[in-house]
Amino acid sequence: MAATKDPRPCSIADALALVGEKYSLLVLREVCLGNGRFDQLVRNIGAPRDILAARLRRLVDAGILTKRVYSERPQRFEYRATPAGLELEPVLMTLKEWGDRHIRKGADLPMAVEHSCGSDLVPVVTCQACGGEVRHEDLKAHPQVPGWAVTGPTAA
Amino acid sequence: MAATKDPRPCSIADALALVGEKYSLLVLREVCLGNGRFDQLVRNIGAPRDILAARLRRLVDAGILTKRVYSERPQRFEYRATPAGLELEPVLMTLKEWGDRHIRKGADLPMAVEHSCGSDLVPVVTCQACGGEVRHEDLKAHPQVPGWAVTGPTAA
DNA sequence: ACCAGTGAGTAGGAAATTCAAACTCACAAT
DNA sequence: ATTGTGAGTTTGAATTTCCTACTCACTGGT
Repeated sequence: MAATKDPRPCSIADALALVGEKYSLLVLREVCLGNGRFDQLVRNIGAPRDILAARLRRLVDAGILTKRVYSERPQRFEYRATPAGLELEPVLMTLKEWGDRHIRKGADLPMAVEHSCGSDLVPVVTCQACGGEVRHEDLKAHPQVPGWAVTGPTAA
Repeated sequence: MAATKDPRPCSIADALALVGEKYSLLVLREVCLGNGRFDQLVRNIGAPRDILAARLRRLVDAGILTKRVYSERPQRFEYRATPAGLELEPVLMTLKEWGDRHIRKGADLPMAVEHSCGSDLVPVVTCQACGGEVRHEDLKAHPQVPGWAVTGPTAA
């Protein structure tokens, strides 16, 4: 019997349980930028070393990063993103875009990302089927699990 | 003088500082689904009531949610997403897609989202300029702040 | 040989956060 | 008069985080 006080089953919650802890997505940011060494991560993220070590273990266990040796004698390591990790980069880019617009409000942006087409990347989340931009008003949720109805989209 | 041990200035970090705490994005999920009442949030998210109260205060202060009265006598409230909050929904959808693929591996998905075009939503992050899908290999980062070079994209 | 430096962590203890359960307060319904 | 509901707050224990220092293995300079 399922305990009646479990939270809603949800892939967003699942994803956040893996990568939603403090620093985890920043680790992925740095690794995607090519800064995969422990001391670089400590400096660039500002995380305590022990916490960072724990996050790295977790991300490697989850198959999001791999730890590879880049120097035997002295033994030195580097973390890299697996394909699953790289597929989180669009999430990071979308989050960056949101932060650029809503927190920094378009001024003094600390980082630009260039797309291979030559222009500055402005990520847009679209529907694979129709190509249209994904906007709240165009979405309707259908829970597949009994007992988890939604009351219907609303906005402020 | 800037302390030389600050972490990398970054809109991703800024965004996560606002919405990256445990439960915050799940609050937004529920609010976007139309479940904006305190006890609904407690049940659907599984968060402790005191923590939820703190997160709600923070999200309202940040301009991501608003608190509105839906009943005077007895006074009762409901949280709703502001436009800035709604613009985070694409991030949630992208995260959901990642979780569907990499954690639930496509089986027994607990929620489907229908796009207004009629098909099940599969969110794809694209470049606004060229319309192409955003993939790691096509991105090049350009830090705008001295001292924050990157070593160049790499993968496992 | 000796000393300083680097990379990748681990150890220890104080400080901050989270958690679960109980409690409050205002009102409504029976 | 008692029970119930929504929206929190309070309390004290359990868990995490944070900071500083330390280790270990090696390299490079003098």
